[in-house]
Amino acid sequence: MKSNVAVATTIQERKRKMSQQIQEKYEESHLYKIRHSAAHVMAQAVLEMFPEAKYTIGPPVENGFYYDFDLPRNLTPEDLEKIEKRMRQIVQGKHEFKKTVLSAEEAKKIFADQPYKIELIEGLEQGGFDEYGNPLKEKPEISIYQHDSFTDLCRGPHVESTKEIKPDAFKLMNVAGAYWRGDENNKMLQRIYGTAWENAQQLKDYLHQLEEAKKRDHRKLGKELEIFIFDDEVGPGLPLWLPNGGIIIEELEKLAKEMEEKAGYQRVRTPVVSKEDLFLHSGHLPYYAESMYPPMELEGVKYYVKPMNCPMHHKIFGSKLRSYRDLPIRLAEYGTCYRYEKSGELFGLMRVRSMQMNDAHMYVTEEQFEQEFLAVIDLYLKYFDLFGIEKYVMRFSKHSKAGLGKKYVDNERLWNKTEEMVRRAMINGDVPFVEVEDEAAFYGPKIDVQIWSVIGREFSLATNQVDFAQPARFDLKYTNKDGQEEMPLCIHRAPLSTHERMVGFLLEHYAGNFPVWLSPEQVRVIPITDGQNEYAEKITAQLRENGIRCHADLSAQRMNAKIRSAQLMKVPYMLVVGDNEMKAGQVSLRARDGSQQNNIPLGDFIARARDRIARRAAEL
RNA sequence: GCCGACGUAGCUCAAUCGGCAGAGCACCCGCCUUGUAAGCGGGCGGUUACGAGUUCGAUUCUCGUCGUCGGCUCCA
Repeated sequence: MKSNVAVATTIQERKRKMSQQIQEKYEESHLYKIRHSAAHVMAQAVLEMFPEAKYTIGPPVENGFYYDFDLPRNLTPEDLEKIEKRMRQIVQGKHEFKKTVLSAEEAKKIFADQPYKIELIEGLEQGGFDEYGNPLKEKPEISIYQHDSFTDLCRGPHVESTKEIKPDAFKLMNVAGAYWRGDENNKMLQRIYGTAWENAQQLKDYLHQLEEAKKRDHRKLGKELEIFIFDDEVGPGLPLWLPNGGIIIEELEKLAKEMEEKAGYQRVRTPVVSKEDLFLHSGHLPYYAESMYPPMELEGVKYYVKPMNCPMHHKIFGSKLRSYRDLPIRLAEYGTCYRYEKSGELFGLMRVRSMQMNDAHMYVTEEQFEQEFLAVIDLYLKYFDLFGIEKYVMRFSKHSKAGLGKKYVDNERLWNKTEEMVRRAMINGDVPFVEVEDEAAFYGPKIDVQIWSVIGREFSLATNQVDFAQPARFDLKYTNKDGQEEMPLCIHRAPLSTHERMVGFLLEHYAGNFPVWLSPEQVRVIPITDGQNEYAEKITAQLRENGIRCHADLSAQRMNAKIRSAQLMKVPYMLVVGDNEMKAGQVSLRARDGSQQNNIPLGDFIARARDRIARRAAEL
């Protein structure tokens, strides 16, 4: 504990580097002011269109801004065009932004017919809450900003005048529903999203970047590369893995098994359904029922499809007497789980209803916890290194006091204790992380690894969770040195996420250009004329003999067309064989990146491919 | 689940004002024997997501259901 203070400082510095600094820098930037000001201009245009509109909040966000309105009717795409047009007129008026600090009373007078603003003012007045409803430490000053005919409750900052918002450097993107204060029990407002930049070129670049991102969207690539499909009759969120997807999954499992075997895991297998009793016992039903498929009833007994593997693994741990000498016990399973995610939450492979988790549960003594927890983090980092994943944030998800007994098991002492254990482990391991309230699992705190899909949506990829609740509920125990019974802690972990989310993420991460070891088809042999078909088949057989996934393209197409189709399927190696190659027992290699190496002995190519596959190398 | 948009051949997309549903690719059949991203010709392919309604007539207009997408909420 004594050295933690020094380490914590380092961590804090790194943390700030990772996110806070970026955040603070953005908030002070000119771009931030432009976006914030553009939001005000948009609100003015909307209020001119709907004088009876109630306006709420309109902050800058990454790449732009939004503003939420309570309007008499739904906005149409045509409305957006009109609003955008009016905004261009307004900004060209070169109106100054003027700040005025005033009392709550004065502010309430100004916004007398704006109930949302009144609510915001009251929040500020009580020193309690900011515009998102989050608690504030200090009582903030109340200020308004005015430009042209528009006045908004706002703490700023803004640009000097609307002339800094270039009429050709912003664009309204879309309308979406959003709950007031983000609470689904509140009224749904209409949110207009816009993007704004310093100049027209930046806007153009951003829009181009969006187009590019669409090309590597895993839903598009998954279809093009024949990885997976969804079928209406099978159901939403239930992917069907095509042969190519099946291969990727097999490779990921092979990787996981290798790594886990080295790390001392044991593999188990458990059923997909179980009696209701198990989930009552585990505590899932009181806390998690909403996300579970409803039960099926047979001969008077209710059965549930499992949303998680943990209760089954706990049963295995509890199936015999355990000694402290046996711990840690690490039970691993690529378990198939089903969760009834709400229809609007589904998102390609990234958010599905059937999933195969890279799951494991380790049962540890309190003394073993830190080392074991860090060993898991270390495993993550090994995987990320292998995949070249660099953009992620480790998020330490904690409970909230208000959620105790509702979202979280009601034992504040253990929450605080285990959260401190996680924090200490991360600090001692010198792993950078950010802390977030009210994001924990119902049974304990966790470290989530946050990543972003190519269109910018945030997901938890891997997860490393502490569970102090279920071991108690299942009465799990081991015998310690003194012959007394003690309860182990449980660590849930899924460094390779689920197959679904992992493959979805990797598709986007690699833009479909999987490294050789993950590529469904590693080699395509392309005979130039049908005179080399037999040779092509011979080569194919030989490659397969060497454990290389390979097909020969014997279609009646031109070589150029064959190359094109292999290229479109992002096959890493194309072996072009004509008469010359056939006579010499050679191949001409064209790699996916367009590079060429002509007339190389087949054995040389096999050695190269085998090397890349064995090392799971990134390079071709 | 909520707000909004969308749903045409296996895929990508057309179809003017409500007037016989079309193209490219893919697939099948031929011809061509070819050197690093599409050779040529022909053929097959549709209850316009599904179900109602309005109309002489609906891919087109209205309503409902299902699904997808953009967000919100929620999450591996």
